[in-house]
Amino acid sequence: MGHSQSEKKSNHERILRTAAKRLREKGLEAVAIADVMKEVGLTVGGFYKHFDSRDDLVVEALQSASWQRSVQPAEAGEPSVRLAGFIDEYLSEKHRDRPGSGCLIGALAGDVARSNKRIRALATEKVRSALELIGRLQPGKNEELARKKAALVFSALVGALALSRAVSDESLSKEILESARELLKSQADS
Amino acid sequence: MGHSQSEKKSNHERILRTAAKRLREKGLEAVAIADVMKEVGLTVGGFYKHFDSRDDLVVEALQSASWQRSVQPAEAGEPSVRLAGFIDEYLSEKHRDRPGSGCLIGALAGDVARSNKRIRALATEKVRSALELIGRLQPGKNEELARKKAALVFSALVGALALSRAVSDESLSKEILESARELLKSQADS
DNA sequence: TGTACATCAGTGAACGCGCGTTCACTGATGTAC
DNA sequence: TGTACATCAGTGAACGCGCGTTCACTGATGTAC
Repeated sequence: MGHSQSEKKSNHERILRTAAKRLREKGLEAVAIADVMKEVGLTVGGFYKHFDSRDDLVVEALQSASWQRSVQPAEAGEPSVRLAGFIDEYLSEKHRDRPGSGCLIGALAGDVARSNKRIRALATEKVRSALELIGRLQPGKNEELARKKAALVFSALVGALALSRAVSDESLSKEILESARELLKSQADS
Repeated sequence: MGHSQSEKKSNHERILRTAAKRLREKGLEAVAIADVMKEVGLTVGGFYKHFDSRDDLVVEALQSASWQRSVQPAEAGEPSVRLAGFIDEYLSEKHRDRPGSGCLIGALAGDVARSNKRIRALATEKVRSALELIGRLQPGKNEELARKKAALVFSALVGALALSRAVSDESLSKEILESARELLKSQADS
């Protein structure tokens, strides 16, 4: 049971990563400290050498996780093409089926609405950066319209993802993803 | 402590209504039986004369609640006008601030995704009827496009509502609602 | 370079609390006579 | 219409379990000499 400084740092990061994944999968309330520590290969007690409370873990885990994770637009190319690619990735079955490595906001927006100020403030910044990112992918136009479109696009992405995950009928789930994908992309051009 | 049949029936319904409201406000996991019973004016023990388990309460409460509740389109008028009115209501600040009397899916989509089969099956039907209702409000066009548009519109409604509730900055919250409202309505015409 | 010692990451049992569920009990309802 | 009695909605204490947090302890790390 060593405790070298580098080992502590690495454990800290592993706890954060594991928690961030589990939070996205199970929600902000349903993740137990003992489970996270076990998955990391440690035991409960040690947790408090890293964090003062469960709440701190949640906040740090959310902070450390980018809102997009595996889902993000390509870095080069025409904006409208990059936006289309982003939409395709966001509304893919893979993203739907892997919340643990997916969009933070998409997985937790509902939970965040019922959370405390710290978490909501944190989520607010994540939403802001999402909107800015999508706004930058809006082809030309005036900035105001780009902002509005970004809000609509992100809303539709988050909503379609949530609905596709909530619904238990696979074909309805796919239909929602496909419809949103297709119409969002066709609107992105205009 | 009487127990007339009519009293039992009325208590049963009050438990359901109270639970349905609290579930929308606090999520599927965070509602305690004792609290619901207290709000109804009864005590814990009596709960099990009405339901076999907490799970049954949740299922019955969700079943008994319509997905729209206070948010629903007018019953007469031009379809496109009714759709615009529905969008305005759904994305109103009032709806945002009163999840307890608002859209079931909008409040619980995230939770449902992590729930058991019974609840997901139930939510699936609610989503289906929402899509059908919105589809019927799509002006003419072919049926396939109406279905697709309905999926996009409902996704955007659910997503924008969730984001506006999650964000703690009032102006950003309003911006999301307004942007989605404006662009969704302008699209509804085309 | 080697040795003694303080530090502190990690352990795992124990505690307290909230909550779902159970249970013996109460007393009004409503039925049988 | 009145009376005895069975039913059962509702009571509230108690139980069990999960989980966040605490605590005394361990032993490798890393520092002081």
